[in-house]
Amino acid sequence: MPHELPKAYEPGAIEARWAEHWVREKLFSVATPGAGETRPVFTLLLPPPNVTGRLHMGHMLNQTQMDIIVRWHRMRGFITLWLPGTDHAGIATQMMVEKQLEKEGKKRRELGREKFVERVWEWKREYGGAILDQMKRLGASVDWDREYFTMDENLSHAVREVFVRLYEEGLIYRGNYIVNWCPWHETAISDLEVKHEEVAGKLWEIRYPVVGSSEFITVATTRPETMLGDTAIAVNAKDERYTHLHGKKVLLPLMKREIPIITDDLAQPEFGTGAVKVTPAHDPNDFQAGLRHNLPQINVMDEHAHMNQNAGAYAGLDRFAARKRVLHDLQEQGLLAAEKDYTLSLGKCDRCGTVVEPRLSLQWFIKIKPLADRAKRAVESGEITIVPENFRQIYLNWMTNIYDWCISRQLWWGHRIPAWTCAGCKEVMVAREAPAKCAKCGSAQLEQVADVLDTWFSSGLLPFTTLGWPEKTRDLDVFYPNTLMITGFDILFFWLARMIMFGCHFMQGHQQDPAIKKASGEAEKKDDSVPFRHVYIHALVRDAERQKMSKTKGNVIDPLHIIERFGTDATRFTLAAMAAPGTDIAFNESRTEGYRAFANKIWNAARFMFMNVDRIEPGLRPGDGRGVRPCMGIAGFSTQTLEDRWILSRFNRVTADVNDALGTYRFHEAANRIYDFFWGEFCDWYLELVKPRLNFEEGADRSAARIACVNLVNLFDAALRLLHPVMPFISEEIWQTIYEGKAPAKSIALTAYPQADEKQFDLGAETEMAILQDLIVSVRNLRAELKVEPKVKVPIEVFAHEPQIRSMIEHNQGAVERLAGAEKITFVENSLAKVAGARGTARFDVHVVYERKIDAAAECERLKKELEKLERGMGSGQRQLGNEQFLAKAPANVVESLRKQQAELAIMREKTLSKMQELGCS
RNA sequence: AGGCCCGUAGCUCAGUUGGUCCAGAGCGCUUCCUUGACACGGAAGAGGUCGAUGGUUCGAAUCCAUUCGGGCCUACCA
Repeated sequence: MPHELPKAYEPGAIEARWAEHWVREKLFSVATPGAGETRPVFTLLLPPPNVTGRLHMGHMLNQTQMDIIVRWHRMRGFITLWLPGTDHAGIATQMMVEKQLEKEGKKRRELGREKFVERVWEWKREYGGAILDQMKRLGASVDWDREYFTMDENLSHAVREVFVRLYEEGLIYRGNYIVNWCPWHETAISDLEVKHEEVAGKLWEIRYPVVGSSEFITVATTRPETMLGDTAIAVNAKDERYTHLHGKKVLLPLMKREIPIITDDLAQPEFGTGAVKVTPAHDPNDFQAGLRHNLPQINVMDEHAHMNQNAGAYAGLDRFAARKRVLHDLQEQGLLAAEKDYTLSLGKCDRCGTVVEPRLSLQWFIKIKPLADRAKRAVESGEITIVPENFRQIYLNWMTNIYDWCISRQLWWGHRIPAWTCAGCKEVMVAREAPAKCAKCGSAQLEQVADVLDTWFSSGLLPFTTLGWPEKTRDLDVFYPNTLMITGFDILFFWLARMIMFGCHFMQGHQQDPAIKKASGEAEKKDDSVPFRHVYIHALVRDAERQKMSKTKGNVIDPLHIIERFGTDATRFTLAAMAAPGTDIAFNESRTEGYRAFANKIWNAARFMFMNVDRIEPGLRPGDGRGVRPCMGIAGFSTQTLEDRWILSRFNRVTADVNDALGTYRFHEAANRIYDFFWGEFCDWYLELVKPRLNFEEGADRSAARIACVNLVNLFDAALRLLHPVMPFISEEIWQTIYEGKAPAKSIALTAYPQADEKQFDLGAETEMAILQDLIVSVRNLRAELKVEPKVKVPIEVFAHEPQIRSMIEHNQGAVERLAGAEKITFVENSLAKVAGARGTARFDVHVVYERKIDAAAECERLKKELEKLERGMGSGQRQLGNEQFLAKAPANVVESLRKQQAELAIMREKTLSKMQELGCS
């Protein structure tokens, strides 16, 4: 084992090398298991990043968590499929290419649809893979052989199939409805793509003259320009102020059109004047009211939100210019009754920020209720579990109050709707392939509907379309339902909910291969139509000040920049260690810096190991290669010394904790356990304790050193495997180095994950070790207080409360001398409690023999503090023990441990008091 | 309008079903140490009664209510 490793760990080159190795060797490619497969299966779909995407912290967190879970499963013997791909991202990509064209002075419409789409494809081929390349560098252990793109021919075929089926089932319909319209993108967008913002606006009150009377009705509006399309005034039937006007008409100002006064619950007496203008073509509520009263729908705007010919004198004006003009004209005519400050919630396009205009237009919709009901049940019944649990409720609420989904977009880039219109009879035909002639009139003059589908339509199908649907494939039998979905809450409704709806609907009746289902630990009766069995929702990554990262704020932290400085492993570790389920992550660079130090610590521990093994047992490799095959605990570990028994026990406990934490997505707990074990136990104590065995005298018996080396290598090998899912690169590098190119597997990623062996738990060793550590720390502490020169060894006196403790300390005398800087240990027969400057616990007293007088005042101060603490503890404990209710109701083990604790506190208090007396503290 | 989350050391955060957690970690801070794995290191230490109030309980950072402060999501109120 070469130990000419650099002194400091340099992640850059090492990480790049392994990332490339993993891809080149196709280590994570999964062949479809044949019939008779009995291994468990784990399937995870990568939420497809947009082709326009660049890796940001959100991706990094998402991918880190997925990769940890995926590597963990793979190492536990699951057939593990992690499926990568990219999303065509309709609006985003079209915009990107339009901007590019703009720079060339070209416009989309001039180019024409066909040429434009070809341009987008070119762009996609050129730049669309950027984010996946970044993923490769991160070491994401996905199956690159199965990479997909949402507009691949097979996936597009599945999209058409789904559309046609839904249409045939009556779940897709087309109609004129009010939709959210983005005038900038010139397309309809779904409710979810609208962001509401509270803004300080105005509420204008306008007077409409009642026909045949000198009266006016005053209405209030935030969008006065829409009055040009008013087709009625509504008042509430119960509102007595207006009873006398029922059935009358008003003259619509500016347009000089007579419109009726209707009674409808749309008008609420408490609001404003209680009368409301009705504009069916420009407001969803008014639209509904219009249907109830058979009112005409007058659309006064075009697709750019400019006023059209229906707006009379205002035609051609932009909507906001028209608003100004309308207000001005009303004012002039004395019809503007008031202008009041008003905070309104303004809908803006999620992507461009343009104020969304509710607009009447011909669109395609999915009748969502039947799909949503089924999707709701899937979560309610526990077929799909969601972690953290609060998202479950959010999901269910949303599914309950859901509206039909507008799926058509007036874009060019995307899956074109498989519907054709007959030029002759206007018949609309939905079909899998272009029909030759009109089904109704026989005309061959057919034109495909121009609209494309909402991007989320196709991504909602991915759990089954990526596995070959609509064909009945073996992949579907094996990998559907997916095991898990890890994603952010921001696309809970956009994507997650849609996948569940589509999955449950189209995979109804599907059955996973029973043998695989059983092996994977799923109950036989579980429904297999769901797209995935578990969902983990991860948090948002914020900046160090907890602010949401955004380009406009300029506080975006570039993960690649962080990686460059600290390494991928350290960055991953940061995200894992900070990812407590349900809480956002305030990304803090200083943490990453700390975890780079951790990587360095591991690196140097490895150097230390190599240095010794090379000297003592060259060619030594871990045990019998058990690391590749599953085994409990650590094989071939000798437990002759206290530190060996102790570290083996600790390793097994940590292993149990880490496995447990990963199983419940407590990434932070897994990371922290590993960190504390590796640094705080393995490096700080174990390595220090084995050093004497390794540093044997020239010519002396080296058998103890040999055993120590074997232990060291076996332990290190196991610890690297434990670490690997979180820090794949450094663990791979050191692991490969241990085997010097003769590794039993192509990668540590293909070895077995450690499993705890209860037989290797050793409570006795842990207790003894704790006492030994206490003793050593006490002596160090005394030395510091006595200001003993670091290099000076001091004699110490020890009083052990029990013979076993004395014998344990005797056995480990060398360790105490070395680690505490003691040169001679004298065991005394009586308590040292009264000796000034002695320390003690309920197990032992220790005293450093040193001529320098301790600072009595400072010592008194310290003792006083300690006494206070002890008495506080005793006080509350005694209160409880004196409480009959407590004795009666608290569990026996709690009472027992409290008694024990109290007894120890009492001893400590006695010692402290007598010491204070001795020192003459006041 | 409805719903959700957070408020624990100077800073950033842990603390799973209430009990040995009246409390931990990292960074920062103080003192000391370049001892052949590591100064991206080692040793010792200071520092918080868990936003506030009230309640439930034998027992609460942990459950409930109210309140203050911060953040988020959903919604067709003119």
